[in-house]
Amino acid sequence: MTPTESAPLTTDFFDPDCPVRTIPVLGGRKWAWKIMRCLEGGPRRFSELRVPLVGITAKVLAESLRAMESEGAVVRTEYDEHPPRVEYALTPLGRTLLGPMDAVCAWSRQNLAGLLEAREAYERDEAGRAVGAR
Amino acid sequence: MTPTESAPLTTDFFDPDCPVRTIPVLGGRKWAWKIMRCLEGGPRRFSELRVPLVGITAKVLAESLRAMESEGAVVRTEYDEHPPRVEYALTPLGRTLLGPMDAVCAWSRQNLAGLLEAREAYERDEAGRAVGAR
DNA sequence: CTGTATCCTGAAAGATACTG
DNA sequence: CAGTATCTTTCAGGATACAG
Repeated sequence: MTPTESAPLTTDFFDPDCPVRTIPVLGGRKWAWKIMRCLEGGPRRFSELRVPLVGITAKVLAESLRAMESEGAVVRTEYDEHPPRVEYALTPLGRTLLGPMDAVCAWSRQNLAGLLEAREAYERDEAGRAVGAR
Repeated sequence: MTPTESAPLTTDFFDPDCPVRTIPVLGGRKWAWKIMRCLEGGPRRFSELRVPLVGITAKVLAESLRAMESEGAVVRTEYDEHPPRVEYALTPLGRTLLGPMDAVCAWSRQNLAGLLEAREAYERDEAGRAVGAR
């Protein structure tokens, strides 16, 4: 129910009109995976997040958190204190994403050696090709 | 074993010196998820891939395939024919990535309604805030 | 058919300075 | 503390033309 519009409700990634154009929450955002990981253990303050996220700027962190909030994966709670305190946490929805993420992360960890080897082999072949083409 | 260098061999995504800077194969590439899906059923020719990948240009497809090849997820096979024929296929390594991908895709599919709802709610609140701030 | 070679655009990210 | 405001950079992606 709640038929607001004729929303197709598809996740067919091959449909150019898919309402979720790329992978939700994680797609097209460099820091999203790491931010999810940082919130895994419980609510964190803005400045707490900046510590493990080495190199992120306040601007990018704020933008990322807002985007993830808009997708329902993160909730922002502002406390009326001085100095101000704001906490970010995973929503129940966001938390359900941790499992699928783990699958990909585990794969990366387990196959890192193979990935590095592939890269080396590829670069070796590239060099060989370049020499052969002389 | 095989101590080629002092390679840290870590997939700690919080390490800025991690040899695999973003999520391997899938990270930072708009079409990688879809390309993986297109190769799932077996080897495909370049022009075959362009059909389901609506909107991709030859340049971007070639770049993506080369990158995924360099990471060992895809193998390129060139047949010496006229007109030329080239086939792309998943490597055994690439194939092991399909499972983890499925987990994320299933999550997207199952939570699409919640994601759309969250987005609507977020935009409603934004509008409310804008009015309230008048 | 399977690309490459250019050139261009746009969106995300980064640097820096400043504010409630 | 928790951001916002600008400006600049970067680079994946796109358009078009051409080549083996």
